[in-house]
Amino acid sequence: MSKRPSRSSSNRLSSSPTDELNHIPLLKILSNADRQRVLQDLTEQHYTKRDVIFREGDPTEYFHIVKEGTVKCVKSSPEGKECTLKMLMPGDLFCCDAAAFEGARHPGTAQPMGDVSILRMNKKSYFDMLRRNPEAAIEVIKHLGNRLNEAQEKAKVMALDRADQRLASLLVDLATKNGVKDPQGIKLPMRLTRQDMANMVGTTTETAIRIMSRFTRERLVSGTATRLIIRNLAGLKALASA
Amino acid sequence: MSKRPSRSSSNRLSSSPTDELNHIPLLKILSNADRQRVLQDLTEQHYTKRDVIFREGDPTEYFHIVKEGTVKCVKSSPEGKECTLKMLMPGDLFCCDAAAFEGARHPGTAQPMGDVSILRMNKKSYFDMLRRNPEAAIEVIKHLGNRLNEAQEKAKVMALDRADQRLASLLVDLATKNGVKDPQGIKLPMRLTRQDMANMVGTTTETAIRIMSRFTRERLVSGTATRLIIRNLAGLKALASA
DNA sequence: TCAAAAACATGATGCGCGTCATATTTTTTT
DNA sequence: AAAAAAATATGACGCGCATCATGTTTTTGA
Repeated sequence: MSKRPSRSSSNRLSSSPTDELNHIPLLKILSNADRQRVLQDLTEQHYTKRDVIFREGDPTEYFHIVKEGTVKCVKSSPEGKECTLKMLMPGDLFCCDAAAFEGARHPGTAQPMGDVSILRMNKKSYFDMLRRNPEAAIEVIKHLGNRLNEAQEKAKVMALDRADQRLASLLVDLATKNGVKDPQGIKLPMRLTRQDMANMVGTTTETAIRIMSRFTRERLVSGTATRLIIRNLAGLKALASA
Repeated sequence: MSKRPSRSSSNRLSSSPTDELNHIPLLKILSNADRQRVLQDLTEQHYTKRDVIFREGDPTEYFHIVKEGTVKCVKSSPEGKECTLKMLMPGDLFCCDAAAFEGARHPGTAQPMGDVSILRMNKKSYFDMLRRNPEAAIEVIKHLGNRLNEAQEKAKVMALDRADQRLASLLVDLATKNGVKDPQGIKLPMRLTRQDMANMVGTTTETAIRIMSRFTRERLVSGTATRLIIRNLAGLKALASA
């Protein structure tokens, strides 16, 4: 058991938790009857920190939904450098696309940022659901459209901005989309090291540390990985688009 | 008439060209009956070089398909710098996503690289078609999935590679996807200046020129904007992932 | 709780590439 | 065909950030 998931339990979603799943946009749309049917096909998986949900290059077998925790999508280069494309939060879909082709392979690796639970469904069930349910397909189209816009906005930032601006953009994004209120400002709900940030904005760990030190001096942020707080969102926004 | 389309004719697609449209994957899928119906709703638009098909921030009204020519998707920063996200070629769909929301706005500007013709359909007809036709919706999902993968692959390259490697990647991409055979090697079918390339890989015109000069010395490419030829694809590939 | 492993921090040095400047060549427009 | 506008070319200079090195603090896991 060299590098495979060290521990990933699997439970059938037998009984109750129709409610629990109701905050997932894709499932909300379905008719009650169809939702029942879909629940039959969904299974829940649990992963911990050093598991890998799937690896770049693996054949695509499932469609996934994040139920709890944070998952990161990573690509790596031949020389071992890696870049983090996206943090997935509860409710996010992934592999709603690649799985569409026969023999398709995962374009990146999916890795938990801590303990996570994932709902998944095999390709066939997933596409059958979409065929039965055009509104669900349109929901997936919306979701993919959003993801594409995000990716392209990020490409623009990467192309045009300095490292400190890219980092500021990242923090603004995370705070806006995932932040939770805190007496000090806005707290980021996931453990996020400076190396994680570096991988997300295409710079080195050292540079990310230097910039974050500066941000701390300037009272834009405070804290480190386990408790990172955005103290001056407006200031970061100003820097990001300066 | 300051900056609006200087000349864009519009024709109803009345009679024949069912054949002409058959090489567009999305339309190939439809039943004959439904295709007839869709043709009713499609109109053809013509644009020239300095027109703009739509501008960043404009409300989304239509779904588009490139029929002929090349279209570039551009985003620009407050300070006037711009970055080119993607070249769209005949058969490519665009705005198959953003249009999904009420009040959505275009995330970028679409601009012809020369004379182009575009097929378009208003939002409502488009989504009605998808609702009637789940296979078409799945086709759109596949397309968006591909676009997303491309965008993320590009993000990785932007994050990890040097300017010369990014430029090599770009040339490999264009040659592979759109190149046409030529006695000298592979010819790129669109006019592509070094500034265009710079905007696509996030560097300056001067740097793109220097790198292209080097590539020319090294017999990797030859020619300039109006007739650019890839002479050693393998060499470029090697450089791109070095 | 204690040791090992990560994460954070800070300095020195050098290269990649942005910036500005100026000139020539090619393409477009009238 | 001539004039205007773009595109290509090349040099000089300096800043941003990667790299390497070394030390301290925090977190993790047995």
